Amino acid sequence: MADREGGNRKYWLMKAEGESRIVKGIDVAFTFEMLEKITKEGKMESWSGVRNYEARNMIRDQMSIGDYAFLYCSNCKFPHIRGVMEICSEPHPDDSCWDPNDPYYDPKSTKEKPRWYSVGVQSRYPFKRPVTLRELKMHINGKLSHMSLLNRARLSISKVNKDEWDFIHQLAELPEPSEVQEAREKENQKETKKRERRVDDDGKEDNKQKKSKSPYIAAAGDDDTSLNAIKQSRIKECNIK
DNA sequence: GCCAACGTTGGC
DNA sequence: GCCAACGTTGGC
Repeated sequence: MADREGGNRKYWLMKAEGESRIVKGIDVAFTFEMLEKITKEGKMESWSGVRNYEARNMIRDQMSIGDYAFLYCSNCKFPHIRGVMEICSEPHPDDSCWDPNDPYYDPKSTKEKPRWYSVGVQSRYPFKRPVTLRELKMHINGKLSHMSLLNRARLSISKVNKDEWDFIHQLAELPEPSEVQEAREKENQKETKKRERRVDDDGKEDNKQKKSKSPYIAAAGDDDTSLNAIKQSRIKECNIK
């Protein structure tokens, strides 16, 4: 792919749920680690399930191959940006809406008149450290005062301008602000206590709780088993060299 | 688990 | 095309 740095590359922020949530028997969580695995296998992820018109319009009318996007992790203890991915297919009708078993099935979208659109994505690089929403909000009166994520909290796809893009990269290179770090440690302690209490209640060790917890993502979804079980159907072969 | 914010639906 | 009712998102 031609390097589009400094050219007409556009920048985006795309939200995915970090914590397991079962819809119609399917876990809708999707993490950067899952995308890295898919990418390593030479495949791409179809970014399906966007069911909001404004977000749809951005995908359908503005996204193009070579654009970059932050993968934002929502619905978890510490919502955050974990890394960067690249748009690697042209926008196309989202085929998840024709499948009655899909969590995002929409009978009103037809093949003749598709209502929803999707693009293929691959991971490019993780941040040196995750940048939390809490940290981004510290700049709401400064460099990030126009950022859609902060002003239009419910939009699942949003544009990021080049200044914001660069600024957030700079944040990721610096140590995490102590304020944010402390808040996360406090949250972790709470979690640990909860777990201990559960063990006490059971009267014995609960082995099911041994899963290592990321401070950012409170639930599973990043191990092989769940990845295979959950995502196989949505992974597309990647035809990019 | 709660609930504020806000997007969508549908009656008129 | 207004707007009340309803449904969803997502941070906390």
